[in-house]
Amino acid sequence: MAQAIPFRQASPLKASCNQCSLSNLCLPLAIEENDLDRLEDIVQQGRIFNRGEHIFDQSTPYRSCFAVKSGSIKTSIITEHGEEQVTGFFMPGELVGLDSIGSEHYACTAKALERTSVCEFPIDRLEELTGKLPELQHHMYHLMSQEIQNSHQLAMLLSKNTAEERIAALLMSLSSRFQRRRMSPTNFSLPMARNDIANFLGLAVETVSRVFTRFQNQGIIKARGREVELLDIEGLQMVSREFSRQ
Amino acid sequence: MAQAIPFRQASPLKASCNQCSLSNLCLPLAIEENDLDRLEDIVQQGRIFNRGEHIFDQSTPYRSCFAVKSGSIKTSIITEHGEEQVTGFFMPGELVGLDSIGSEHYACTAKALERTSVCEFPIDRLEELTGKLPELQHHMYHLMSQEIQNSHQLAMLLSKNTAEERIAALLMSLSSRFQRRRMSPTNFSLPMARNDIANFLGLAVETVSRVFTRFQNQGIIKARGREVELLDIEGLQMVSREFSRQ
DNA sequence: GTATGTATTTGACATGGATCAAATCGGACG
DNA sequence: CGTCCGATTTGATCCATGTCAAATACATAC
Repeated sequence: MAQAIPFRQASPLKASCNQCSLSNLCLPLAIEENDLDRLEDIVQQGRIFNRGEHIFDQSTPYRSCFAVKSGSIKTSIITEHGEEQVTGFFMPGELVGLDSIGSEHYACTAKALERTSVCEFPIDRLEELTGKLPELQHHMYHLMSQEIQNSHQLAMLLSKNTAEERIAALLMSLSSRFQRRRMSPTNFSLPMARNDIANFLGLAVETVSRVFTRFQNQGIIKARGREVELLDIEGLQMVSREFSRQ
Repeated sequence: MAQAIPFRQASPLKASCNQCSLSNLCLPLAIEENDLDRLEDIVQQGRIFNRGEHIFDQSTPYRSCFAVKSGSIKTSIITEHGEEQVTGFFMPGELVGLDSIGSEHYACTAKALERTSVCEFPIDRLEELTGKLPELQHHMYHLMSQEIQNSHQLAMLLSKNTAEERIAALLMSLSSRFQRRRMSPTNFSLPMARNDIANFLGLAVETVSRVFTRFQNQGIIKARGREVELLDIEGLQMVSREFSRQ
């Protein structure tokens, strides 16, 4: 009764990285065809999360990192005082939880922004495997490096750029990430609320809203709600200066 | 200014991690006594850099990461437009260059803040070794995780905290790092200029200067030039709320 | 010691974005 | 189809911090 919802799901016991459409983005990227089943051996087909559900939070004992399979995730740090800092948005093929390896608990909270499915990689088994597959180990190092770089770019954005520059940069980043996933780079729907954007970029919601309308008046974008169309990529590029995510 | 840490230099050809006073902070931390020579086999006793010299910059092909042996290092990103964002300060036992693994070139520029000596770990040999020593691999993952966390904390600081909070947080962070190195947590000399502090914390130099004098007037610290004495750690703690590095 | 350049401090003033307040939109649900 | 509640937008005002300017302290070389 409770599980009447039809959902195209692979075998619940074992994921098939071979078949996965994200194999050119996700961990399989670093693995030779014939070693792929060793990754499949350790990956667990994760649950499906509804919008707003937590994949984990800062009180969860650290056990795994997660690859987004579909949907999207936001991560944030929440202080004892209840303040939140959004630290990232994750799209299909991206790995969540790299900031917590070796810690007792997760260093952040991960929340599904929409209906989202994930693959789970138990960290002890993953470490074991990376010890055996040098290319996979190298890829993990590389991913974590990039995570550090991204975060430095964010720090830079927060400390040196105006509200307009920050928002333009975020839009450009999303655009290129959509493109890499074979979706339109100019026409997409934001997975996150204005509030999350504001928090991520260190701005007030009102400011985000104002900048969106300003961009719209200037003919750089068209936005109604979360639907966004980038009309003038050049112009955005110009405004944003730079900000990369992968 | 007196060098805080006395030089004790091993044979120039081969480093002796065994003898190193930092072995409880640096990579040897993760290695069993009898595997230590395998680390010694790959580590290169690095040059000694004078204040202001570059260990590497963003045009240097990526080859190694570096452990600070004595002195201190600042890392920063420099954009095409010449803007600089200081991304971190590194003290003895800490590893520099983790943000670049898998990249063609270093992702940042590293500069000696004072007379500084380093140990160099060629990345290909280090990866090889971590493939054989699971604890070392785990430690590398952990270090990189922490680097991500630090950077997220910095982003948080930059986007949510006032100038006073940021500076108090930095002072607290330095204090605890000095303490871990068996130096006074209340009485130390800042390795970096006001300018670097300002840049790191996303503030104007003038603001940093003003906050220092304000803290001094409130009796929280005593500062003349780079010499700092923390008079009221409780008070600082109160102001800073939180910020951790390691 | 003196000179020179750089780092730091201090003061006066301007401003981008926060905050407060309120209107409007939009979506979930009975 | 209307109700309700959160999300978004818009407007008015304020303030922390940036910017500009100038004085002072400090370090290094001669």
